[in-house]
Formats: sequence, structure tokens, C-alpha cells
Amino acid sequence: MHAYRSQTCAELNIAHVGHEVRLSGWVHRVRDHGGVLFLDLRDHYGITQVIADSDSPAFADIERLRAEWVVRIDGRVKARAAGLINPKLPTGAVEVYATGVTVLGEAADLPMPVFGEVDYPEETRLTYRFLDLRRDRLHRNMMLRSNVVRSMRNRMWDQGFNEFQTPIITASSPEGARDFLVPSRLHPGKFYALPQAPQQFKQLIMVAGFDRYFQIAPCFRDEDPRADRSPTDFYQLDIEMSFVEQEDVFAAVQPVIQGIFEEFAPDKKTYSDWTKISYRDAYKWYGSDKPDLRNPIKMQDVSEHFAGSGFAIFAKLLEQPGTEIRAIPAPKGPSGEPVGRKFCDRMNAFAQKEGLPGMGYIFWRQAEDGSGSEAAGPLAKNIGPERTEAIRLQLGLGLGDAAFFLGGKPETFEAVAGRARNEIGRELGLTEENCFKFAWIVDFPMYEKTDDGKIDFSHNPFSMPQGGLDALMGDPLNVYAYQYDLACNGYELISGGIRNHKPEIMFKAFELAGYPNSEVEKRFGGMVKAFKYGAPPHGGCAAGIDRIVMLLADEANIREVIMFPMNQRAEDLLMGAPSEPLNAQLRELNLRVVPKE
RNA sequence: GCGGUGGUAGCUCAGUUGGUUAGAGUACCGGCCUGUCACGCCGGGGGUCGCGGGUUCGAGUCCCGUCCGCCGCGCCA
Repeated sequence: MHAYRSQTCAELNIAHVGHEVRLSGWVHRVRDHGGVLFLDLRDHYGITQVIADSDSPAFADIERLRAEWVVRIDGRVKARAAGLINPKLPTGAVEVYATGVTVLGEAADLPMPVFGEVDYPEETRLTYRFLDLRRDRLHRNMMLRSNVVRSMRNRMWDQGFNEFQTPIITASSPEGARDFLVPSRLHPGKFYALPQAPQQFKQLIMVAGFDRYFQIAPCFRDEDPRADRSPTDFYQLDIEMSFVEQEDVFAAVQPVIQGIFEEFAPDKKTYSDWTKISYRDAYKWYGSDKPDLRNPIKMQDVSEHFAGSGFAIFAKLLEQPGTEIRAIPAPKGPSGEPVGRKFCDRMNAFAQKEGLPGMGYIFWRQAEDGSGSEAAGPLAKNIGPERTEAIRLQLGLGLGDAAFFLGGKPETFEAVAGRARNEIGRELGLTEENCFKFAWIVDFPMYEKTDDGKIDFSHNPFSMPQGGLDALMGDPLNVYAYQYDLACNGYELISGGIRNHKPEIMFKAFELAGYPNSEVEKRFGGMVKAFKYGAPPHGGCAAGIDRIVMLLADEANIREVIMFPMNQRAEDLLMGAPSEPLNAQLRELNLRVVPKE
């Protein structure tokens, strides 16, 4: 007999009746009836009921077992009588009559239960992560994650991609996020950095003459977390290909991602028409570069109806250059309930909470004289019936529907309008459930104006500007990059681009952002050098694995799909990270800690 | 850094307009129980009501400050 088990806790069935077996696992639950006691034994695979009565030599020992002790049970498989079968357990037709028990590991009083579905504080969950991971939900999420990663690798290999590993301790590169620095012992005063992504390495791999690279790569960024953003580190399916255009990358990636969603979310609809939306349109229509397309609401420019109208606030606003009035249509939901003043006022309050002066609105209600619909709301009165009707027609709205209006320079209100769109779609029940809707967001602007009026990269500095060197000779703000994101249900799942592989275009691109050639040589020297010796056109992308698993597991928080996540303050409550170094360590590194303030 | 929200037993929570000794479930300890599978029944231990200050005859409750958690904003190409 094996030292610990002859079967797992999921294996036994009617065919094993009469067999002498040995099981090991955790005491999931004990039900002590005095003369007979039941014990649910749990391992990674499942649960098997163990029974002992007063005739059993193991009875006294089993009686003192408590939840989460690790035990080995010797016993005999019994068929359960017809009325005693538990249909909720895969092993529910049998039970093991215990003849012996060995305690392999006792458990102290639990700070939280493993049994049951009760929610408990995240701080406790993270401090005792090993207990939380025993619970069904996290255990399932982690297995889902493992299977997703396996499937990703298989799908990539099947398409002829090769997996290579790139350094973890490497050079800092000012790509965007804050670096994690690692002090160098051999070079006092110098620091390594953890990679924010294997970006430069994968491009070097292309220059090195390999093709179709991928890696399940850890990425490190020292930025504040969000519900869908892990602090410190996360994993990407990193991809790069040579001799490709944007469409080639899309064609390689879509089958992998779509296949993963179809494989692991069979109960949900995975849409296969991945539309392409320009970055500017995404903001205009959805107020976001990662729109949730399950929500049918599409915002529209309605400036013409307000220019010179009786609504002075908007009419005045429109006299300033670069301003627009945008409408968020809010058609009544599937309930058929009219969108009324109460809802409109609540959304107006929402906009004010988000820092805007407010949102004007019109809603179309049953006319008091019964003659069809009439437009109500403060805006309708001010602009008069003709303009109101023109707006209604443009937005395609009718009785029971409403529309919200925002004005100003679009960049000042677009993001809030996008969040309002989410709220409206959710509250009115317009957002389609149980599905995944994808869109490639394309044509990202290469540059943006910072608050102090300077030109800086708005996204990835390594992307190829559309139009090449020529495009960089005009207004930088009109330059678009071969750069794209994949949006799904309001999340950014993938980000990528066709890379800039020409040194002269690269120097020019950085020059426009205020980086002299010397700076580029200094910070990206390795890559620039490589580009001087025969670089192929190349491009790729990186998919957020944590986020993909999060969507598949139907979790709203990324920590639910990460084995050992940090808390919101980037602390590991279980391992006690970060921690203070020993003085000896600091001396060896020639470092001194300067106390704050 | 800013905003929202929360903090009461190991855990999940209740606690009214300020009013006696702060409750329930669960977990833990003890007793009873031979067919449970969220077993049941009886009893017991367990509290700095996040912390500090204030108002009051009296504060878990009201006021001020502060710390911590979560969510969002900034930030994250």
C-alpha cells in the first residue's frame, strides 16, 4: 500500500465497493452523531465521505479530528443504500468505512472557515492566502488559470510560435510606468530594473532573425493598483512577429483569444466579429479606449442643434473653438419602463459627482392631452420644439426614451460621459449579459500635449508612425501610430503595435517628444544599435493573462485569479513584503536609507 | 495625493430618537445523540464597539481629528 493513498478523494465509485483503500486529505467537515460519525475528506480532486461507528477501531481517534486537519484514512469502500446517496457529490454513491486513521498534520483554530461560501475580509484572506486557496472558488479559479495558460501555449505552438525566456533583472527603460529598481552589488550606485514588459528583448529577438516569438512573461510596474490591475507584477502572453503588417498580427491573435474564450466559457456567447474602431471614434462614441460594446449606447455629436439656440450655456460654449455638444441616448430598457425625470436627475448627480457641472437632459413622455409624446426637461424648453424634434430624430429615440447632453472641449468630458454611458446601460438593463464582445481599437495618436503644453508620447514610443518619416515632419498631434488595443467588455485585454525598426525615424520620433539623439542612444542603446545592423519590419502585442482569466472566471477583481496577490498598498501580507533590509545587506550594496521627512 | 464607502466576538452581521449588564449565527470548549451530508439538541468561554479627543448625567450611536480596508480618480505607453 502506498504511504498516503491508494486513490484520490474523487476516484471512488460503485466499482470499488469492497476494496480496502487508503485516502489522504483535509478534514472538510465532521458530523458527529454520537454512535456514528461522518467525515468529509477533501483533497485537490474532490470529497469522499468517511464513516465510523463505535465498532470501528478508528472511532475514538476520528472523534477528536477537527476541520482542516490533514489525515490519512484506511478503510473499506461501502455502497450507500439507495436513500442515502448524495447526488451533490461525484463520489456520493459510496463511502469509506474507516478502520484506521493517522493524523498527518493538525490545524490550529481557523481564522476563517474553508467550508462554505461566506465572504470574509480581504485582509484576512490575503494574510491566510493558503487557507483561502483551499476554498472551492479560488481553487477553481487557479485551475482555470492553469488550463488557460496550457491552452494558450498549445494554440501558440500549433501556429508555429516559439517560446523564449527573456531577462528578469535588466536595464531600466523609460517606457511609461515607474520601474522597480534592483541595486547592483558589483557596481555600487548603479541599479538594474525589472522589465515593465519584455518589449525591447522581443524586438531584439526579431532582429536576431527569429520569427513568431511568444512568452508567458511576468511584467513589473510600480504603479497604484485598480480592481483590474495588479500592483507590482502581472503576466502577459507576449507576442512578436517579423515581416508583418497590422492585419497579420490580428489574424494570428484572434483565433487564439477567441478560441480560449470559446473553450473556457462555453455557456457564454463569444462574438467572432471583432470590429475595428479608431481611437478617436472610441472616445467619441463610447468615451473610452476600452469600450464595453455589450452596451448598445453610442454617443453622438449634436452641436448643430445647440448652436445659436435658446439654451445659452451650450450656445455660448459653442462659440469657442474646439467645443462640441455630445448626446448620450438613453432608450428605455427591456422592462419597457419609461426613462423619467427621477432617473435623469440621478444621472445628472452622477456627472456632478464625477466633477462636471452636470448633464442636461430631455425625456419623451406621454403628452398630458394624450396626443402622443412630448419632450420634457429643462433643455427642451430652452431650445424649442423644432430643435428638440431634430435631436430626437437624429438619436432615433421615441416615447419613453431620454437623452443626456454634455458640452465643452471633448477631452474635458469624454471620459466622464463614458462612465455615465456605463451607468445608463447597466441601470436601464441595456447591456447584454453572458457574452464577450471584442473590438480592435486602432490608430492611436502618437503624441499628445501635456498639461504644461509640451509634446510627449501619448502611448508606445516604439510604434511605427503611420506615414513614416514624412508624417513626422508635420504637426505631431496629427500623427497616428500603427498601434492597437483589443477591448473586451470594458477591459483592455491586449495592447500592441507595428514597431518602428528604422533608426532615423526613431530618432526623429523621440526628437519630437523632446529627447535628443544622445538620450535615445543612452536609454535604448542596445535596440538602436541592433536596428543599424539589419532590422526586419516587425510587430506584435501582449495579452493580459490575469484579465483574461478574470473575465472567464466571471470575477470583478484581479486578485481572485492570482495565486498570491498583493493588497492595495502593494504589500504581501502573507510573506511580509516589503520588509526592511539588514544593515549588512545595505552596507554590501553601498546604500543608505534616508528616513522620510 | 484626492473622492466615495466601510471598520462592533476568530469569522459573517444586527444594534431604533444617545439610556440598565452590547446581541445573533458560525467557529471554539464541554455534554447528549447510530444515517448525516449547512446534521440536531443543551450548556460554556470569548468584546479596547479601529484609535484619540470633545459634547452629555450618560456615547457603539452625536461632533472633530486620525489610522486602516475596499472601490474610483490621478497614475498606469
